[in-house]
Amino acid sequence: MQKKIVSELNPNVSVDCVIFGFDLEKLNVLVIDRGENQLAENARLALPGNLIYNNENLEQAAYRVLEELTSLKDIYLEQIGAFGDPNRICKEADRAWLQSIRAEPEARVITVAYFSLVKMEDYMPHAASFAKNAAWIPANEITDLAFDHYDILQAARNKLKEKIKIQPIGFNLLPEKFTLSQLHKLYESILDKDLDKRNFRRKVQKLDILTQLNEKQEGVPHKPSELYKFNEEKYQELTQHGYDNFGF
Amino acid sequence: MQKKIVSELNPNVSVDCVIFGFDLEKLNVLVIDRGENQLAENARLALPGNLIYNNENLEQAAYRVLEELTSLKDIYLEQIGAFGDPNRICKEADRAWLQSIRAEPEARVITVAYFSLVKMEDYMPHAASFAKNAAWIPANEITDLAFDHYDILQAARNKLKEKIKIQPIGFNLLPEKFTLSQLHKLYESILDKDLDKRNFRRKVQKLDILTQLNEKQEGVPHKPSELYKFNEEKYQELTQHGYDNFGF
DNA sequence: TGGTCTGTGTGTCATTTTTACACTTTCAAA
DNA sequence: TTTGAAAGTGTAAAAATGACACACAGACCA
Repeated sequence: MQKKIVSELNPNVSVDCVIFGFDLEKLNVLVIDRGENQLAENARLALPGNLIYNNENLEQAAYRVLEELTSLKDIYLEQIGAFGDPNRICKEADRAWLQSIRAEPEARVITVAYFSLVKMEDYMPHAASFAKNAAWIPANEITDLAFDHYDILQAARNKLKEKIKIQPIGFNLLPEKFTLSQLHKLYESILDKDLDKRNFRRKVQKLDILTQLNEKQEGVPHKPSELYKFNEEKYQELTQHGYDNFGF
Repeated sequence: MQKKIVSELNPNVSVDCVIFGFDLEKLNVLVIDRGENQLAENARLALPGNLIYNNENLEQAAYRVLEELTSLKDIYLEQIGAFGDPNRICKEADRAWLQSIRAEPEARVITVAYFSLVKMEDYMPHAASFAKNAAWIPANEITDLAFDHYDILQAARNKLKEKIKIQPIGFNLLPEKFTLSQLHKLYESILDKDLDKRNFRRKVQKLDILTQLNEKQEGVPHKPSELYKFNEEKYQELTQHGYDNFGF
C-alpha cells in the first residue's frame, strides 16, 4: 500500500446530514444514538456527520458520511447551508462526547449541513448487521438533538418544503412502484398540512410525470389501488424547459 | 482567567459577500479590484471577504466584512451557502494574491457566502475618501472573478431571484421614496425577464404594502410619477400571518 | 352468501388569478 | 406649439384553484 493517499482531516470544518426517509405514513430521519452515559434523553441523538478531509469537496464529504453509514450511493443530496455558532458546543454532554471522538475536541468547528432523500426500504438499520447505532425516528417526534442539530433539522425540513413545491424530488422517498395515495400522504407529511384528495390528484395528473403501470396493489383489505412509477424522461424534459412550479 | 480581547483568525473558514445595489436601471455588485499586476482583465475583480475570527459567528463575520468595506450597518443579509472545492485556488494569479494577504496562503479554505442588499446611494465608493479599491459593477457585465467567486455570484443571483418571489426584500435596494416604474425595473432586473407593466402594477397594488406619498417626481422631462414608500407595518402583518407568495 | 369495513377513484361549479393588449395624460425642452 | 418620453389606466378570455359527496372493489367475517 502506498502511504500518502490518506489526506488530513480538517479540524475546523465538518458536514452533517439530515437523511430523510418515508415509511408510507410519515417522514423519518436517520439519527445516531450516542448511548446512555448520563445524556439527557433526547440529546442522546445526533445527526450523522464528521470532519471533512482536506482533499475532498464538501459534497463529497457529505456523500462519504452518507455512504459510511448506510452503504448507499447515488442518493439525492442537497446543501442546506453552513452553521457555525461558536457556542454550538455549549452543552456539557456534547463536550464530553467530542472528547471521546475528536483529536481536537475544543476546536472551533463550522459545519455544512446537507439533506438527502432515501428510500427507507433501501436501508433498514435494525436489519443490517453493521447497524452501529443508527435508527429511523419520526421527524415529528424529535424534540432535541446534540449541538445545534435540532436547528439544522428544522432548516432541513423547511428547505425540503420549499424545494418540493418547485421540483418533484419526493419520488426519491418512495419505492419504485407507488400509489397516488402514498404520494399524497408524502406531500402532506412534508408540507405539514392537509391537501384535498381530488385537487391533489388533478394537479399530479396534469404534471404528467407519472406512468401508470396497470398493476394493482395486492393483499390490501380494501379496493386495491393502481400503481404508478415516476417518469424520469418527462421530468428532464420539463425541468429543461424551465418548469418550476409544482404549486403546492 | 482573563478573556483574550483579540481572537484568532480561523485559517480554514472565510466569508464572502455579494453586495447588490440598484442604480434605478440595473443590478450592480460591489467588487474589489485587486490591481494590475499581470492579472487577467476580469479576474482582477473579487468579492469582498475574509477569514473569520474564532469567537464570532458566521453572520457576524459577514456583517463585519460588509461594515469594514462600506461602514454600513443594519443591512439586509442572507446566507447563500458554503463553497469549498479544494481546487478553488487553482488560478495562478489567485495563489500569488493569497501569498500577499494570508498568513497561511496554502491552507484549505471553505467559504460561506452571503448576499446583502444595500441602497446604492448609501455607499458610493468613488465619492468616499476611504474608498480602497471597491467599485460597483453591473451584474450582467461580470464574466469572471477570482477563485470561485463567479459561481458564488451566480448562486447569489439565483437565491435573490427565488427570494424576491416570496418576500418583498427588493425595497432594501431602493431609496426611501421611489416610483412604481423603478420598482418594476428592479423586479425585471432581478428576475431577468420582462414583466407586463399593468399586470405588475396591479399585483403590487393588491399586496398593499406601499404607501402613496402624494408627492411627484420633479424635474423629469415627462409626466412626473407618483412617489411611494414601503409600508413596513403592513409587511410585518403579512409575513406574520404566513403570507409567502409575491408570485412573480 | 350476504353484510360490513376501508381506502380508492371520480366531476362540477363558483371564484380567483393570470395573461394579453393600446391609448390618453403630463411635463420639459426645443 | 410641437415633440418626445415615460406615466397611468381597464377589460375580456383563459387558466387555476378550492370546496365538496358518493359509488366501487376487495378482504374479512358471521
